[in-house]
Amino acid sequence: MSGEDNLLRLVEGEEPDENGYHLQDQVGFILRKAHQRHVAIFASHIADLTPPQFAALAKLHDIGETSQNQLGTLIAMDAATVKGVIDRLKARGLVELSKHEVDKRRLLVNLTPEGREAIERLIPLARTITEETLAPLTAKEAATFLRLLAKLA
Amino acid sequence: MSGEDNLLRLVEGEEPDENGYHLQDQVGFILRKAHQRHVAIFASHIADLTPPQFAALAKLHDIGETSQNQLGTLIAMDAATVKGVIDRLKARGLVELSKHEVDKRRLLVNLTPEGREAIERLIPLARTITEETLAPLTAKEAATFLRLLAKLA
DNA sequence: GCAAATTCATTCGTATGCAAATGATATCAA
DNA sequence: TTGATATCATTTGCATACGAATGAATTTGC
Repeated sequence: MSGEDNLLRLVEGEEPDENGYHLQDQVGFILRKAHQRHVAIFASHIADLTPPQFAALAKLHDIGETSQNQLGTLIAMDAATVKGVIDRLKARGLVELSKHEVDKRRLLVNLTPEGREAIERLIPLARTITEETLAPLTAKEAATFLRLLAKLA
Repeated sequence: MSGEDNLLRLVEGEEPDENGYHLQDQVGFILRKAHQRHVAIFASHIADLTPPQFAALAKLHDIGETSQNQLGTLIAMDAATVKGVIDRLKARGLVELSKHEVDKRRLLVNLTPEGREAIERLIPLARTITEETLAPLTAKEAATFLRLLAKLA
């Protein structure tokens, strides 16, 4: 691979190196950027909660009290990650913890009244965030995208 | 009430029945899961490098020596993040740093011979990773998905 | 009924990822 | 020229994210 070849290709307007590896075309790299953009949009609408924290509250609102471990499974977080998220929500008074009466291994998590108020107030904003994230696509494209994305996830 | 119906309503901007908010239908949540899956696939093929580290090496291989800041822009990392990534690559002898002769603010980053050997050895694996990540989709679906994902990122 | 395997939670270590503040240098504009 | 701005890099603090190790409790298999 000589610089002379690259110069020639440049002058002739050809693609440099057909076998070249282009990071910006790789699904992983674009996926990472799309996720970054979504997180930024999320933060611009909901400043006092992160997406994982929101996910935990939303899921608790949906299903009610559950164990920390089960919650982690439902929101796709491993045990170490979910513990940190729940710890921070607990410190802010949005969730409360209790011990499972029968299975002493389990730590039950539930919304506090403040947590319930917060998530119900924020859900409309979450719909806005979804809309803004998908805004570069037409409605039809968005439907296609979500269908294919779900197949990948 | 199927998830598909909810997806359709979301895309069309209609309200789903009740106040039902389904986390698992939100683009941000699925995006996060798809990204997680990709990172896991990456790690199963390339154990000794993270995707951000790989991105830094691949971009340096593509464009040659550049400033730390410019590299960060090209691989979508802020200054604080790229510094950590480069520090770790430097500690492993895969990149080397030097000062810009004219602009004394800039820190130039370049591949070492070891870094070049590493990235050239790993690029074929990266193609495999991309294939495996997209495996749940047909070739046509994958092309559509990448086109729409790029519009979002 | 009991040993092995599994599950749940915690802790530690490492690695992104980003906001905000800081210092050094470079560029712009009056 | 110089004062205001902008850029580059670093540092600190906080929040995911996950592998690996550990301990406690439960379930399984025989």
